[in-house]
Amino acid sequence: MKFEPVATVRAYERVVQQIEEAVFSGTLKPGERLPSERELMTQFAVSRSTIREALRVLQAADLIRSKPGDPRGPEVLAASPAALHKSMHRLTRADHLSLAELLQFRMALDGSAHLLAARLRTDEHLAELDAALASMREGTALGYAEFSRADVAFHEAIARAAGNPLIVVCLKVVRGVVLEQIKDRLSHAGDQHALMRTWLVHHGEVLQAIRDADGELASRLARRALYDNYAEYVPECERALLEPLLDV
Amino acid sequence: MKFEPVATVRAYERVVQQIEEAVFSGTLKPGERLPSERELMTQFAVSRSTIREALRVLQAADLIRSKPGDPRGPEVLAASPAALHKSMHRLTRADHLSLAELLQFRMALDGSAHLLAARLRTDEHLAELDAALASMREGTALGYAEFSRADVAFHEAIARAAGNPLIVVCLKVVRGVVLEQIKDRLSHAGDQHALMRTWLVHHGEVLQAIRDADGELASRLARRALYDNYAEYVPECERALLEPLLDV
DNA sequence: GGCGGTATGCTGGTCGGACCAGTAACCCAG
DNA sequence: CTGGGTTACTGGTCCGACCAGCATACCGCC
Repeated sequence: MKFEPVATVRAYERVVQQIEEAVFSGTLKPGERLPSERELMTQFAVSRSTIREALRVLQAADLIRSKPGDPRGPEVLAASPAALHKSMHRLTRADHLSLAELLQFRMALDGSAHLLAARLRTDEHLAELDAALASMREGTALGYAEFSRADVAFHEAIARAAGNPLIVVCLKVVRGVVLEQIKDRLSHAGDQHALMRTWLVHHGEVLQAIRDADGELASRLARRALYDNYAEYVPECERALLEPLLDV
Repeated sequence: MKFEPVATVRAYERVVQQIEEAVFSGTLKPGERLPSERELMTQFAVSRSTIREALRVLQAADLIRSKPGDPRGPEVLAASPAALHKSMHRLTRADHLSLAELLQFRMALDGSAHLLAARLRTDEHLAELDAALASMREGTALGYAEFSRADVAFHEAIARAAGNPLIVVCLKVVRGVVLEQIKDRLSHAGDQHALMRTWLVHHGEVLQAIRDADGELASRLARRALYDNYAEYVPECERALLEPLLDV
């Protein structure tokens, strides 16, 4: 004879579970609408507060979205990495990671991304990368903000060419956190024009390596560029964390 | 003259942001307690419903935990990858993340982890790895569950030796998600004893490479092992995603 | 004086009702 | 047939209430 441990589960959690299950099983497709809160409260036989807490949780998980005044009710959203992005962002901020650790992670993952991109890229990917590089070239004249936006687009295009949404999300998040950490020190960076030119040259080389399907070269260039650009912000004693990733 | 777009932000969201910020900035440390809901509602000057919705969101993000009846108030939790695991799990269920992509990510990151571990490992790390390998050897007799636990410990020790908590967390989460996806197909896997022996030999080789500080060998062995063990569960058309990571 | 059980004041969980600003669909006048 | 106003209903917020559970402090018993 064995007894099961009793789990006291909150009312709102059971509401979450049922709606969650309906979304995952496909009973509720993206774009469809949930009944209104007042309708849900009769279906689930709980109060509106309970329903609302459940909807808040689902909303925080990016499963639904509700707009005040919309008579059609809360909308079921398509699965997106937005929730992944959020929890990853929280984790990196809460863990008090050092800049060296963040860069180490970026070098490791970005290196692999370039390698994969060079091997797996299609003509569409190459076109996308060409376009991104072109808009970076234009951005040089339009100022650093515009240039930086195009730069991000280039990096994301590479991660996408690698064919892995997980890599895209992770790199995007970590890049954001790195920029947050050094943005106050970044602005004084001497000659922005020279900087932009340097990056432009580097990105051109990377793109050529990817076009040639030379994954190892693209990977090495990418890691080297990350190191060259950010190592100055890393305390010397921590640079040892990064160097093993250079000479591969 | 330029106007800013007005963002109508919900009251509960601002509560979330403030508490979140306090946790991230370290003002609120793990283990500490938040004021009670009734206290918070006077501090934020909003109603209890609003406070409760905010707390629900924070709870869903694994930042706090509240127990009914506890006079000390909601507890601030240590950063944990639980939320990350949850959202990744959701993405795989929604079919936005295939097994091939998960494995690709693991191969990329685990490869780098082994490389770093070989270069950066201290004697303590080696001792820890020796211990983990020993307990795997014992686990062989105790059945698959015990063996598997020791195996996980070995992998985590390597990620730790690489010196990057972000790598540790990401690999842990992805490993968990992968196991969830194939666990139903895993149990029929023929001769478990032979399987365990194979793994044991492989882990021994990896450990030796790390001891010899041969990062490239350790990395190659790790990626190869992942591929050999899991590729059978990946549809053939998707295996092309993994192969570029083998021959580096 | 020591100790166990109880009383108390708090906690979070849930409920019901109320009001408001906003939306989308409907209807009617042009 | 179109355009603008009406209306019914939405989600967001507030309030007040009750319950069960937890810690602590108190109190009466031994």
